[in-house]
Amino acid sequence: MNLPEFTKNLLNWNQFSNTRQMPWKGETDPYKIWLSEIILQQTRVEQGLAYYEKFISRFPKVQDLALAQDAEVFKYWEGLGYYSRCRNLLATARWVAFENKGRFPPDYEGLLKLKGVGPYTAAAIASFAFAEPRAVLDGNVFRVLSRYFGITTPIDSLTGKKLYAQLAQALMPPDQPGAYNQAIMDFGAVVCKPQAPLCSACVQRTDCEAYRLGVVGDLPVKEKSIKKRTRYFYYFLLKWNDQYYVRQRVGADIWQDLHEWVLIEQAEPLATDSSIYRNLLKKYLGTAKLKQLRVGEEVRQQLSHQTIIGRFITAELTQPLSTETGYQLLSPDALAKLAFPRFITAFSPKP
DNA sequence: AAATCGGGGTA
DNA sequence: TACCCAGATTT
Repeated sequence: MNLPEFTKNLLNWNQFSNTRQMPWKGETDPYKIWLSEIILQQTRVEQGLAYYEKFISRFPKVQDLALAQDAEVFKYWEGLGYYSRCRNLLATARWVAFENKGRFPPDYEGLLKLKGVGPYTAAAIASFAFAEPRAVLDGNVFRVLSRYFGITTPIDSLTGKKLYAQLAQALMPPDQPGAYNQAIMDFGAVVCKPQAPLCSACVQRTDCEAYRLGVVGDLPVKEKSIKKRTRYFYYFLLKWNDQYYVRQRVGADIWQDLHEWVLIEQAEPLATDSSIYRNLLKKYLGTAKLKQLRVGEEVRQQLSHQTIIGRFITAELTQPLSTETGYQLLSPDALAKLAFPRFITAFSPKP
């Protein structure tokens, strides 16, 4: 077999030195592979692992997931982030179970049509479950190839994506696509890491262009940088009749489909004075009054594109709010079944 | 082609 | 703080 030197060394490393173990490794059930891949999108294995175990335990087959209520599945996803993945997960599970006889599409092109499944995930499922020779292109692969071949074309440019896709495909051994895809991602995660890569112990060292030139830390190249904005979220945990006001977030914004307390967003930060918050709430209250209002400390959370700064304010109402507010009253037991963003689960007083 | 979608780990 | 992580979708 006439494989590239890179591929031979990679497979050799995989066979004799790769000790990385994960529950989905070697799995051929497309459901389990699909579930693991969706969970792991832009998510570290260590972070996604517990979620995968929980999901497989509660939803062993795609039918179990398809039959579940949205709220329960979102509760399982709570805290993992990128919640559109959960919405798409449900849509795909139901399509597979109810409209495709419980079968996942058996090839790359068919998999690509599934909601939440893009080029990476389709290639991963196709190669792992169906042994289709489709090279995966994830953050690990970009990094490994960029360094080994000394490629400075930005990985987030269109020409870069084409270049890397062609290269990755050319390096893949046609008879063992799954092992190759798994190996290059493991190699990127364990040896050719973003920071402090293990170059001195790397079996590809002698052929690595970035190592030869001493530019390992400069690769891969990205052209776009993200800019952040700061938002100020003031959450009111309003109690009436031993119940609390809550709503589900809708629209094109963070935390879509998750739940939250009465929210008043501000363009600027607010001080601690309780009068400020009484005034803010006035338009929601009608004739109702606030009792035992408490203003919490300022808290903050960093997201990829936003910094959320805010406070949690608790109060009891003397009357219920108008039904036109869009918020509904729920008991603590009912609230416990709903998914909330981390900002709330981490900082909010318990209802 | 660019902008967004979370949350956590690391230097 | 900035970058990264088994990316995908929308505009």
